[in-house]
Amino acid sequence: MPRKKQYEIDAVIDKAMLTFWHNGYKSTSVRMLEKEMGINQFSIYSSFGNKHDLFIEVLKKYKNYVKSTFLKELLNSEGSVDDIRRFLYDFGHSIRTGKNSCGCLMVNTGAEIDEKDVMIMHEVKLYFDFIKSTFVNTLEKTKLKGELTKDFEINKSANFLLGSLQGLSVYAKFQNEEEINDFIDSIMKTIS
Amino acid sequence: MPRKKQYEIDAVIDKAMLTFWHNGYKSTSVRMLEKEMGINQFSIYSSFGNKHDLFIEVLKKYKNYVKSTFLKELLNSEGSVDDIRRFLYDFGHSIRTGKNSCGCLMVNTGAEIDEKDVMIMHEVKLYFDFIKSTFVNTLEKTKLKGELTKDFEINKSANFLLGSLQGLSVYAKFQNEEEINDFIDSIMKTIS
DNA sequence: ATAATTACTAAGCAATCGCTTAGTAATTAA
DNA sequence: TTAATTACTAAGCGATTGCTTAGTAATTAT
Repeated sequence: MPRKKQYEIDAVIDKAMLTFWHNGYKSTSVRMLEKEMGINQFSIYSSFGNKHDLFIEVLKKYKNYVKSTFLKELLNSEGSVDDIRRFLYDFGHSIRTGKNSCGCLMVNTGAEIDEKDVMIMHEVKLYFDFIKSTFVNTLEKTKLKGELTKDFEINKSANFLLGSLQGLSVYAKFQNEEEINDFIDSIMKTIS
Repeated sequence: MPRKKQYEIDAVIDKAMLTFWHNGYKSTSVRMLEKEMGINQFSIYSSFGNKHDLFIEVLKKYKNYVKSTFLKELLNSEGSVDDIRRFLYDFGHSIRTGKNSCGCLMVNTGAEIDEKDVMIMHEVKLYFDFIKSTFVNTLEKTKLKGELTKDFEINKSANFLLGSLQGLSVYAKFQNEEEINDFIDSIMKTIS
């Protein structure tokens, strides 16, 4: 009986992701979303509830986006220090040169949103936990391969890589190509 | 002939700094500033021009604030690795436990504001350049004292410390005390 | 005292915010 | 073909945004 939707949920969340990514949560108005998503405000509210709930969906989408792009090789890695280096390199330089050179949406959100907004902060924390666990898994495989010493502290190193990645998200916005490479070099020296 | 101001410029910028720091640039309304600064909107506009110009003043104020607090010992340091460690420790844990636990205003601003706003981005970049130069100066003194090897790369290390500090600003918002200590440990291992 | 200058208060401006509502178009089971 | 259900468009809601203006209070050289 019902009428069909004239848009695909997944596709419009993608558009919303880009809009929030470029402008931040607060600066993205529903009018902008309406324009960029290509659907009427009513459709936004009937499909996603409100701006806040849509943003939560966008954060989940971003996580999957990163998994299918920057993290893809690392998630399929058999474990090697060079795979980690390549991930940092791709991520860092995409911020400098990419068309979506607005840093990491999660880092930006963590900086923008008040900690009192527990829903958003929880989603950001989940993302960071996932990033850390990816580092842990990769380092464990790398250790098994014998690329790391037996006393190598995997958990501590994964925490360091997470913090460094967060730093890279900001650093790469302001520094040049050479400085980004130097930064990544310094990071990698600690795990080799 | 003129009537006296009923407030001190410096004091109300201080109040404005705290307000912007806690809420971010965009989320801070002039009504909030009016309330927190304790002066009428007219006085804000007559003394500072507009919200944007006031924020520029606030960023300059924040730089001086950091210089007179977290950076104080480092700026007076005779050069030692431990002074750098203490700075990172104070900074990181102030984010976790301090009453101003909203991270670094410059990192937050760099994440929030579009790069098209060159005025604000310039002020943020100036701050980061200053932080780096402080690391360079401290490392040079440390090297002269013989605490670092002769082939120690000061510029590269200062860049690394800057990026790590930016990472710490985000990392300390989401991780616990032990993880912050581990992160700082990992950072310091690269320069000792 | 008076005139000139600046700082104050409070009201209000147009524009935009997130969100809703009224009315119409499309789809399909009966 | 009809009735029921959902999706659409477009207008508009009250609240808030950055900022201004009109009118008054305070200060000081003359």
